[in-house]
Amino acid sequence: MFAEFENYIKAHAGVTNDEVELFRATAIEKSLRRKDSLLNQGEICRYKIFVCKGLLRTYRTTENGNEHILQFSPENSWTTDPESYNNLTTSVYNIDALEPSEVVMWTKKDFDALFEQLPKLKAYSDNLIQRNLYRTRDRMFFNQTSTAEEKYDNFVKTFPGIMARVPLHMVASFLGVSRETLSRIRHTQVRP
Amino acid sequence: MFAEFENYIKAHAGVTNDEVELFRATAIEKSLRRKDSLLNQGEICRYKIFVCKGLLRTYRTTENGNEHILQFSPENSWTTDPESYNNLTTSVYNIDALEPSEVVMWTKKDFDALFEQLPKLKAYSDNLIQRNLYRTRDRMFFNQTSTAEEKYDNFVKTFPGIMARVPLHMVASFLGVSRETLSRIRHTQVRP
DNA sequence: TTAAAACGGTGACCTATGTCCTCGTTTTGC
DNA sequence: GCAAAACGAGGACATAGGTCACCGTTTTAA
Repeated sequence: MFAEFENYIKAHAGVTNDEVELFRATAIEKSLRRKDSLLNQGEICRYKIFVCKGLLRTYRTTENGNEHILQFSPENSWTTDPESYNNLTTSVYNIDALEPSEVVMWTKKDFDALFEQLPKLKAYSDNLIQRNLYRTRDRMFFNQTSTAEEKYDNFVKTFPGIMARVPLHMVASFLGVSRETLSRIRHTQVRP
Repeated sequence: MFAEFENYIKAHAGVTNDEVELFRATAIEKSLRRKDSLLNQGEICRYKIFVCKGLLRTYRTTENGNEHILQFSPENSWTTDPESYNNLTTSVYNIDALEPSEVVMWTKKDFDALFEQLPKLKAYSDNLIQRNLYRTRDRMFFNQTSTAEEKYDNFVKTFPGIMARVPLHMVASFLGVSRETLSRIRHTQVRP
């Protein structure tokens, strides 16, 4: 499963064959079954996680036990709780697998060492974080100014394919609308 | 007005007296009257802005002309449109002054040069960006899971003092609630 | 100093969306 | 292969919060 990561990091961060070995040296590979968890609220998020295959989700629960999904992480994407990971604080998030998945992950100590050795990796990472911030802001604006239907349409456009891979109520949870509303919207659209 | 910045940067990023001069060399100081603008949508955001005094806001308009405030920037805080600033793309945001204000600002070219010369500045900046991301995520979660009243209470707690400095409809716009709803909430609370 | 604009409050009404429930179908895990 | 769980659809109903309209007060700018 390291192979997928290798392709990714060479293509995106300009890492050479030799340099890939540095990643391999400290990588932890892990296979997950559906519902297997990588992080539970209250724990410290010890790893930076790259998804080689499958699909993870990050969610958070309200006091009354409602789950809200903040992020889907399909193959070729990263996930972690940056706050917990960076500061070794306990996390309020949960990360688990929605499909059988394969991940590669590193501890902060090991990944920081990679940053030291590979400045271009640090630059690439900074870039990802920045982009993440833009998108999160955008999403917030969109959430505040759109109807449930616009949110749904936008989701389908922005994350093509995810819709087909996860149950409806999870998309609802991601968008912050009720399952029922989403179900109705979708059926109104069958024949517009 | 550079004095306020000097205090701030020494205290927060561990910059020495000598190093402060590097900042001064390329800083652009500017006084703003109420309603003066630093960025209009469609323009490129050329500056990283530090607010020495006063209060700025960042807002965005929907297609039907509705204004949504994304951020208040009081004294001792930074603002810019990072996306536009970093990539020289046109911005969808507007930044203007809600009070007579004083700012110090740098072009990307000049500020990047500071990063080169002062690694600790880069580290501090990375930190701010990370924190910004945590908080934006948090705010999004909160927005999705809270009632208008909870949003208002949270705002008052999170941004003490801002409430007293801006008109009600701007807080409403920040929270994504109508002015009327906020007005009612607030009056219900006079005698709880 | 004064006219115009901005602001906050409030009533009346409307509607998008949430909540609760039931039912048939599909998926899953043993 | 089968029992149990998860899922999607849809009806009935409730409601938070939006929209519109009006008014008196305060602030602003010329």
